[in-house]
Amino acid sequence: MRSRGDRAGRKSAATRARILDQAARLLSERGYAQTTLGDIAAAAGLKAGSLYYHFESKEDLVYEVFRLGVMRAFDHVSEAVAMLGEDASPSAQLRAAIRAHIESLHGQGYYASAGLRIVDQAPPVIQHRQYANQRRYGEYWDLLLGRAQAAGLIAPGADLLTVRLLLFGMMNSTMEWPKPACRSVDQLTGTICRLLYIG
Amino acid sequence: MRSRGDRAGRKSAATRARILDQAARLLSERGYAQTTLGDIAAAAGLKAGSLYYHFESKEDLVYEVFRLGVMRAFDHVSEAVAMLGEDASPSAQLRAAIRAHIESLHGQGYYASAGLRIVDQAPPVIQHRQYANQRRYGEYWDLLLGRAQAAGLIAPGADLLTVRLLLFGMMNSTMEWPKPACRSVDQLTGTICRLLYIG
DNA sequence: GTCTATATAGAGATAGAC
DNA sequence: GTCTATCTCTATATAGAC
Repeated sequence: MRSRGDRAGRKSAATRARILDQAARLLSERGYAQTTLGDIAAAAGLKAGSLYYHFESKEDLVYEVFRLGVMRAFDHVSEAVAMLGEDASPSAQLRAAIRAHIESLHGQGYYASAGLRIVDQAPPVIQHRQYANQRRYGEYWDLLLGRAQAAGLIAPGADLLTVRLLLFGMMNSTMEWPKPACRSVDQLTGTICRLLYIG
Repeated sequence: MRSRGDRAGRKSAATRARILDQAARLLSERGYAQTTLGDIAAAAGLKAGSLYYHFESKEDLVYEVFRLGVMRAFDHVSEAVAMLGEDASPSAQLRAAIRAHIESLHGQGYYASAGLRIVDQAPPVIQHRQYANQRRYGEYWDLLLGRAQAAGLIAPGADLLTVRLLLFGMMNSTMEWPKPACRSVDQLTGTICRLLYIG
């Protein structure tokens, strides 16, 4: 017996997931404005009108992709850091976080790429809701960066909020590079850490 | 006496410049899709239809903003570096270039910000034409980075194309930061150079 | 050179059949 | 749950008056 408003039938859930997957991919590849509901529906094997059974509006759908994007990146990064164990060095933790963040961007079914990179293309309403989600993720990074600075890996005078945003700008931009500049996650992680003298 | 197709009357040139200025500002502030020709025209004190006397299409107008954006950044940066004199150290040159690039983004009537940052929001046709313009600017940076690497400022093994794109991603992202994170050009330059151990 | 008016197209959203 | 058909709105672009 289903409660009122229960849409969690197996088929519905699977279709919803398929829609989100395709939306994440298209948003990441083409940007917000150039991804139409028709495109998303077609990629998911549906017609445009059918999306409205699963989502109230385009904004609603896109926001869900964005939200899942940060969540997945957060999970992936914090798990990678936790796996090092409690007594890992700040530099090992930071390196692991950088690698995991880049992995999230380049893998993970495009969610992280959409939710971290193209947020500024979306209508302001979505942006602000998403910024709240990103904030928690940012605070986690601030912890890592604080430890790194205390350990002397980052110049003592450096403003950590600025450092964090610069680091994000650097990592997130890797998704927008032209093909000739494509590098593996390993190579990107290595170059970033070398550039910052981490590890 | 005017040659055929001559549109260079004083009034026409001034209006065209006003349109471009406002377009650069709006594009930089709102992004490509959310900047309509109506918005641009209104900001320039015109009606939408009037833009077509000066430009063939929206793409045409936007491309001109993009093109001018890289050009101005290039001019500003290369001039700043040249002002240091021929025998300036690689680290002084790199620092001057970083500062000037950031100045171009945050000042310069928004052109550089539009032409460097929101290119990926525009239709593919414009993007590819703009990438060609950006390439020359990139080659100039590769010279600076090559000297810096030769001088030991950048790890010997680091891939310079990657380094350049990371640096650009970092600098360009400063335009997208939320208000609480706003920093002066001096502060941004300082933090970046400290992070990279330059100077 | 700029205006008004309008043609045209595309996208989000809704209604009702199945 | 999904489809077809349609409504509505908005934006680019054009035509012709002034």
